[in-house]
Amino acid sequence: MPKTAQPTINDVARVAGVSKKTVSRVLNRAPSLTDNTRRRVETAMGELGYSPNPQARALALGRTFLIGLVHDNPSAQTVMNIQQGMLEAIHDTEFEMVVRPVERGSPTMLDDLRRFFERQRPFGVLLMSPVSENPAVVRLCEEIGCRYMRIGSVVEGAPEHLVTSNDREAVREATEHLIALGHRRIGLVMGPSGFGSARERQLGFEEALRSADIPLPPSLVAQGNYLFDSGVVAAYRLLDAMPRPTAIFASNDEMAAGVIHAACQRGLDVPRDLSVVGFDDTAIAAHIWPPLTTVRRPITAMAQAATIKLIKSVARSDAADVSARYPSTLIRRASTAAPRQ
Amino acid sequence: MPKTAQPTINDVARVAGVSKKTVSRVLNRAPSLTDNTRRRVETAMGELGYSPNPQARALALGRTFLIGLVHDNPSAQTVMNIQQGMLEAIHDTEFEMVVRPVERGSPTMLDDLRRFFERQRPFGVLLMSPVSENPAVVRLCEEIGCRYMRIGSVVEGAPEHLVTSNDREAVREATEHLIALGHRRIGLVMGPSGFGSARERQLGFEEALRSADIPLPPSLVAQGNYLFDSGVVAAYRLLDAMPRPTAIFASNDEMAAGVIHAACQRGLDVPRDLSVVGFDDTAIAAHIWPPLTTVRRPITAMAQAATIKLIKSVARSDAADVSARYPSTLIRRASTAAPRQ
DNA sequence: TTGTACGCGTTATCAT
DNA sequence: ATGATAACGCGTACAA
Repeated sequence: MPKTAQPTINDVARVAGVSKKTVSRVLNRAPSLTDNTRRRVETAMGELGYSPNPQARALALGRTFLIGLVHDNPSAQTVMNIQQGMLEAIHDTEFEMVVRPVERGSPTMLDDLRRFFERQRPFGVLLMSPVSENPAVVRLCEEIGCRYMRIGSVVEGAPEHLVTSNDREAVREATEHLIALGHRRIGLVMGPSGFGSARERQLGFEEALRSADIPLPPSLVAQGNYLFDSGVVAAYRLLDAMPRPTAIFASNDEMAAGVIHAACQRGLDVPRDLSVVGFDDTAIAAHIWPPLTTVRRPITAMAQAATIKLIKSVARSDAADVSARYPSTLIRRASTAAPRQ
Repeated sequence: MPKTAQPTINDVARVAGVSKKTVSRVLNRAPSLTDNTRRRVETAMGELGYSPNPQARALALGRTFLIGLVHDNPSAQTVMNIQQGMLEAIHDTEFEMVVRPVERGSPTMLDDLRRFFERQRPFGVLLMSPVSENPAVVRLCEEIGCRYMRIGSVVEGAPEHLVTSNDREAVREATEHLIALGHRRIGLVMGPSGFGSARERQLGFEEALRSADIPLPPSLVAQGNYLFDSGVVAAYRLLDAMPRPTAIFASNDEMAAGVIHAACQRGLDVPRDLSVVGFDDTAIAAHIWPPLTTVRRPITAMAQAATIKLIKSVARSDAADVSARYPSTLIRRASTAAPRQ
């Protein structure tokens, strides 16, 4: 049974000829240490291939080295991008990522989260929109004393816990792109009510129209829920408007795919008969036909930055630049063109 | 500071008037216990709202309550489906899911995994294809003594560690669907060489053609790597064949989306000029235009079953039925039709 | 600057 | 069937 017995802190102490507390100090970068001692200990650690036992540290410290991803985001691709950013940040560290999906609107959601915090005692959590916009969840983190970072589209709340994108400006720019192409009847598929991102994108859309003195009758606004099917339904409604819109902005890519889907089923050609713009630049955007003009949000970079800040917040608190907003950019593909005369 | 101090096993022991070892026995369902004692302890646990500290258990047991998902799968949607299945399985348990992506072909992959095992000491891992088909990884699990379950398309290796789908039969059926529609020139976009799933799907395709006495010239076979772009490139090659194929089977949905993409760019109408069949029934399949005929693999259910078996394997070893194969089904959508005369 | 002794919450050993 | 006591590996007062 070569049950690879890992060396412990005691082995290192013995080999280095010091006490285990000294080894502990080296591990935790305590200031008061002779360079000589530190070297001896580090050499011993190298020889033995020592790495500290996270479980023992967790027990002693009262918290684990788990970073939780708390989300109720409906977009699979967005979740994967966030996970990728987190994993890049914790690569080669002692931290691990655990995923905690929560059910939006569930009455037990807060209790579930509280149990997660109390039992797992995670090092910290990333709160992803839309749950990141729930004040009760933020309060829970504060009360429990769990580090947290919020990722969202709305600048609201303590900036040191916030990483945001500038959805409003980005959507305004995207809408201006449609206006510049010559569109005047532009429909909007909104995100679900109560989502800060949905509101921000709606505001950006409306701002662009207002600046160009373009009216927005109710018949050109439809409600969606960020899922494909809701985009289909919304598009049918918008395409029934008389006169028909020549362009539609959908508040995320999945719904935009639904809009294209509905247009195709109506026998309309995208972009000749209808231009479509989405938001997120998820994988589907480049893969559908025609390729979707959309807004790319640097969500992976945002998640990575938020995770790094979470980890660093214990070591040093100089990672203030992380809270800068992350700009989105318009990706122009084939789903937008000038309207037919 | 109401820093919710969790009750410990000592509190329970005191309230119940027993020793903490007895409480431990109740927790671990030890056989030798009076019903009376058990009830007393359980009552005390209920009163105090006690739940055992996973970190302390981890330290004492030498392993954590983390279930690792080890994967190098290129499809985001497939990964999400697996995660969902795992999360359903560990819902309301003491287990947590941690995600470990590994880089295929990386020379450090095995070392990285070994470090993960030695440091985190996970309760067990789910090995997802294609990494689940890597014998070295399986050997590592055995050597380290880490529980594991493999999810894949190939029946190979110890069945008690295996959950598989029947890709070969499913693809044969899908190809027969094309043949029944009247297609005789059918192209194949293969998955990456070395993937068991790619081989199984290729074999199913070839079996169907052979049974129908349909030839498969090399010009109708192209290599892909399961990613969208490779589907585009492969389709260009296949569509250059003279005479042109009237149908193409792509070994997964992402590449099938690439095939449709390429066909659209060539000005071909799907399915009038070209029928396309994919595999996986990922989210993109129903969202692209035209909706993709594809094979649905019950991947979420497979992941859930594998996780349950992983957890149960410690309690009882009667979960043998889990290793049954999970049948895939053909989902007929609008991307397939009879060939034009 | 470094070492000693103890605590973290649980499981395991060996009694009784 | 149950209990006293010692691990598990690390952090931290406090002393030296």
